[in-house]
Amino acid sequence: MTQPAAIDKTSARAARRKGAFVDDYLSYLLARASHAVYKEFNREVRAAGLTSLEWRVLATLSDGDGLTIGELAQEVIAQQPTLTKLLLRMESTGLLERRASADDGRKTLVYESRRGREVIGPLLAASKRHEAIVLASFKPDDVQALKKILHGLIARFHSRHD
Amino acid sequence: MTQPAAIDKTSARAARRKGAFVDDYLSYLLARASHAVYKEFNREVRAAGLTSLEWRVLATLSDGDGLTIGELAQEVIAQQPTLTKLLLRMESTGLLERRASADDGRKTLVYESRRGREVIGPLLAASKRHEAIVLASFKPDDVQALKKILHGLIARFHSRHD
DNA sequence: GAAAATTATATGAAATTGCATAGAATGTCA
DNA sequence: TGACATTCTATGCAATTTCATATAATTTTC
Repeated sequence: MTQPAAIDKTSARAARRKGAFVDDYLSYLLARASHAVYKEFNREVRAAGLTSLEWRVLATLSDGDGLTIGELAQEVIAQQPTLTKLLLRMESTGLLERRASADDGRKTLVYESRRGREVIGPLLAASKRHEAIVLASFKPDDVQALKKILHGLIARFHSRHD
Repeated sequence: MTQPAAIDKTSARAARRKGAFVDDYLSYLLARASHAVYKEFNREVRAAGLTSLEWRVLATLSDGDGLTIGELAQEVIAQQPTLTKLLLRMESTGLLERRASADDGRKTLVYESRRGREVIGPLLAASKRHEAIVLASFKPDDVQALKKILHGLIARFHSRHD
């Protein structure tokens, strides 16, 4: 018998689409799902003149400000020096305010600004609309189950080995 | 009645931990879950001398190589210029091979190298062990349900609006 | 089949990030 | 209290990423 015909240009992709490691590996799946969902909304973020990280910072502050830089870094999944520098830039463009903590002189607390609220307000509304659209195509039970498991994963691994 | 006492240093965090936008927003949850799970394994990636993106590239190639740069960029969630430059660096250190496509002169196809396989092999094994440990604390049904929903999210939003 | 449009990768310059570490404030312990 | 360890943020410099665009190959259109 002869060998199978030469590999054509599509077979590599076809082969790897099945039973592939990366398609079943949890943190990959989570990251890809996050990206797939976020990708659409990212356009609105960029249209508002923000980067993804700036959007996460302002969205986080909208849930309650006065966080330290370290707390904020954990929330938005960024490294501390990255965030320190971003926050200085954002302060300089008026997107937020930084104030020294009265309790602890080492801490810098981060607050919303007028302009930050004006920028983030419409985006938060848009993100809620977008989320509703995304979730509309899934059964509510599934969505609940999904979020519950995600919270479980986050809670279980969040504080370990920091 | 007097007003409540002055806001102390923990109340901001306490306040925002409940009913917060970012704690219920799907793409946030997914990203945080991904990061929470990956964070531990990242140590092994760094110990092997790879960055996260390099790990994703090599892991993806291990599922079948000969991908174009564009395909690979989608798989590893990176922008094309970022990946083009990373691949050049990785080629120069022998972690992979790049070859022009015979079919289409515009394409550069990316392949595993001997050294790449040697580096990624133990990491793939370690990642499987890590995943098993992570999933061990969840009911198999939940895990199945989770992965199914994630695949649904990815499939539904993957190719749209690229 | 030549011109125009599209697709795929590469590249230059500017901006951002990461790593290591410095600097400053607080906490600990004898 | 003084010395030492720890915590939190800032910073310098090298490396990487991004954005816009160039370059090259292919496909489409007329």
